[in-house]
Amino acid sequence: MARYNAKTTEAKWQATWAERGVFAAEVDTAKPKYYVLEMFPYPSGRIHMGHVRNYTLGDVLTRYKKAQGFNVLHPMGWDAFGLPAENAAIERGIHPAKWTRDNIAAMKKELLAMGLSYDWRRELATCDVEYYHQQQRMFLAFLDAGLAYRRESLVNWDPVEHSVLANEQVIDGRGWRSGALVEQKKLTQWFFRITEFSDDLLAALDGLERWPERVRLMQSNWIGRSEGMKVDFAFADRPGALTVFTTRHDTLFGASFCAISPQHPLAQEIARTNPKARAFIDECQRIGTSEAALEQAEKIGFDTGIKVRHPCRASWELPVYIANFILMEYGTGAIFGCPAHDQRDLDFARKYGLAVTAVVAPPGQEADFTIGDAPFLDDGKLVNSEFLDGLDVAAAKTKMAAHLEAKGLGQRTVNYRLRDWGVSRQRYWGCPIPVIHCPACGVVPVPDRDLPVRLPDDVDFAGSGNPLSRHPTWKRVACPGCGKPAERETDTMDTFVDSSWYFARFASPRATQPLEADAIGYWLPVDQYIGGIEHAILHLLYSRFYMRAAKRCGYVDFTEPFSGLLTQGMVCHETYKDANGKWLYPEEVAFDPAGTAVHAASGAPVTIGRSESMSKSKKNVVDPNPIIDKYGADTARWFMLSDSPPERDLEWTDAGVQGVWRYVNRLWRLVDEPGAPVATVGAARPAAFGEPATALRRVTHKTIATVTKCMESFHYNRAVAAVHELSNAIQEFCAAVGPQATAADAWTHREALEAVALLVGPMMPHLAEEMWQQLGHRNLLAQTAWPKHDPALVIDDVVTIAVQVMGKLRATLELARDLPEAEVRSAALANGSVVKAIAGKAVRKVIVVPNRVVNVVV
RNA sequence: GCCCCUGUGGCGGAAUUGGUAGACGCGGCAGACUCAAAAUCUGUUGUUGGUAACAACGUGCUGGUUCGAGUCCGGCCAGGGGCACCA
Repeated sequence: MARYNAKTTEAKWQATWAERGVFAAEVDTAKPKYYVLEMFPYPSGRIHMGHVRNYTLGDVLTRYKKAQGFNVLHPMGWDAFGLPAENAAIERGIHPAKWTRDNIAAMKKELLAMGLSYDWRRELATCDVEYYHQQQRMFLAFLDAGLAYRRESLVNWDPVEHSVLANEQVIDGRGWRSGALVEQKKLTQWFFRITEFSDDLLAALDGLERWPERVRLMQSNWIGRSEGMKVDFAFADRPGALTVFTTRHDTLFGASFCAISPQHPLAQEIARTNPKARAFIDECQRIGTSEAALEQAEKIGFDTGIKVRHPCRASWELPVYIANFILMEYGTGAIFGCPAHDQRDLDFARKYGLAVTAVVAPPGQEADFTIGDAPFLDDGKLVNSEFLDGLDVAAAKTKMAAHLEAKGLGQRTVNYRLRDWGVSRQRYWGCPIPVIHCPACGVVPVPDRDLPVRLPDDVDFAGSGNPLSRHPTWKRVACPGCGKPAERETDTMDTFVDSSWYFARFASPRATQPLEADAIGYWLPVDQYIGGIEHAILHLLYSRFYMRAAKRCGYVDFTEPFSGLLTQGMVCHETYKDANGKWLYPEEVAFDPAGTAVHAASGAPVTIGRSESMSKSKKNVVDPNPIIDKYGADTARWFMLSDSPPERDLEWTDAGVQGVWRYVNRLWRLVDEPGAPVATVGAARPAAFGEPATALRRVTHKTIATVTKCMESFHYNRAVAAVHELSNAIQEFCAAVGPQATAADAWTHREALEAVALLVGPMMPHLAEEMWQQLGHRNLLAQTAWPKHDPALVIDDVVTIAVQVMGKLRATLELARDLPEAEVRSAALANGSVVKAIAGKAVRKVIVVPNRVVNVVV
């Protein structure tokens, strides 16, 4: 029996598609467009299972939409700037550019072997000078529009390496390489004014109907619009006031302290003269800059000795603490603490022996409500609050706000959690920020004629700090304004900037302006974007901002870059550790006959950890290449689609791939060695069909309907199941009709086989193409229209109705579709098992759900 | 810690969105073919009791709404993603 030869077949069709330019997309205003995009990869050197899953999903959609008659754009590129290239340079002495280019070449080869429907002519890498040249122009346009600006902010600073650390490079408060305690350092850095669009970014989420609800929710929470007040607490023994932001001004009479961020100007001022305060602030800064670290750290405070007066009772003085959990970036960097109605404030008050006064009480407990271990967070009636007593929370907020505003002590404010986007990176391998610092003229944009600002090739990674600023000559330039000696900006841009507009650049990847209007107008926005859920907030929000900024600068005329979003789950695998606690790759682990895991090389015992998303750091990665090499891309693709719905995490197991490979061969045999005659291509449709043929035709058309629906809703795993059922039905049909099949049987057989090939086409394109050819076609399946089902064959005239007694299934009835309710009812009540279950009790009620269920209530 | 999501047989999952829980596949078991193995084909496979018909139980735990809950609501538990310099 000839087995399907995946390797030669796949290479053959890949070459054919490429030669005929099947996936080359051009603007064609006569056809409806569809833009499919997967999140472009970071060129780490090898594709991993997450990529295989991501690109398979995009490829299925592309081929399906193409078969539906759309003009489909499906490009691919490389998110090529970033930290790992610099790490490679430091660790192995390879230039980041070479490392990146080599990785791109290797990964492209792997992608080509997957048979993906990309228009490779549009390939781009963000480290291409022609790409970052255009990005620099857009940066200057943003600068001109006031959307880019400089200010001071904190970075993680490694005092030994003299370099800025990414959050992931800070481990337990220490630099990952030097092990030195990380400090925080203030640097003047570039920001994009994303907060300019806070309201719009939030409001427009409602219109993103083809985005997952949870992503919209996460973004909404991230933007974090909250209505509250700025309230002034006058200093008791100095002029001025401390302005706090609160959303709970109703609880103002429960205030027992104020707290300010360690970065608050007041904290900084105190620290200049008070060494203890200085030490406390330094201690706080050791936690790092990440919000997660701050929130999880023990809540501690430092009593500054400064007192402020309560805005409603001037005689009431409250202490001011510096506290490690107050973020300078949020609100005013200062709060008032009301321990009775906030968990964090309560913890803090208990720790420092501060008063806990309940000012909101649950109904009925207004007289004697006290707080124990937990704050009271629900609505209730105000108590101990003078003019607010007796009001509910909402009414108290309104009254307090009016009171404070009338006295000039506060102001209603809308506050956002969203902060401006810091885009400066003190690194080499990124897009240079195209400005020049002149001692006389200040910040001067690089004139357009002098763009691009190219990265120098001759850089030294051996030293510490930013190689660009250490470069002996690169930054020394003449000021474009006055001609005197000046210095280039040596910060490069966050790589999120690169990925915030690449999807638009794909419309005209070689254009000499950033974005080309005609191409953008036709192709954008992206109709379906597909990528990991881990990008649900940052990348997607930055891209949404970037398009708004680009629109304001006249580059585009839309604001939302992605009309549809599919967030795929992670690909997971078991983790392995040796006796020393070191992570092991799956291929380093062997299983002995008893199923115990051992180190393949040494035989030493191995601990199996739980399954987690594949990551290099835990080494629980499976290389797709050996699988593609052995079984072919179609097998890997089908496995990715068949086992889990796209949005769910997928557990990679070696078992199963074998099964898919067997199924590939089974499908191939359906056409290569058919079990019954197959009519010739284009044979006339017979006038009548026999019993087995009608049954098969029903399955065929139901499968077409099901798979089509699944394709529209991304339920690819269900599409796979439906195709399985059709191929099972074909085998049963062949066994039933055998070699004596009639002409009508042969025609039906062909109809079913063609349906299988066409339906499988987007998922296993090489096998489908080969089947199509084997069935006698001379055109390409990749250029053939999607099949349509015959509605008459999809609806059964007999339905199975479940009969329950008190909700418990007692019988099923085969009845004619749409039988009158009375007849269904009497048929159900006449059934022996039903009678037995009723056991002579009086029937109180019979619920009949048409064509589905009867429930007898006794 | 905060925000979001997920939880169904030995395993991945399905269930027309409130109407027969376990489709389809993997794995297992039994059989056919074979000198043998692979491949292929057939049957079987939620758990418990029963030779069987059948019965009881069963969708993380717990409480509720309903004629009826995997699906809706409340409370918990476990796992995953994100937390602004990883991409």
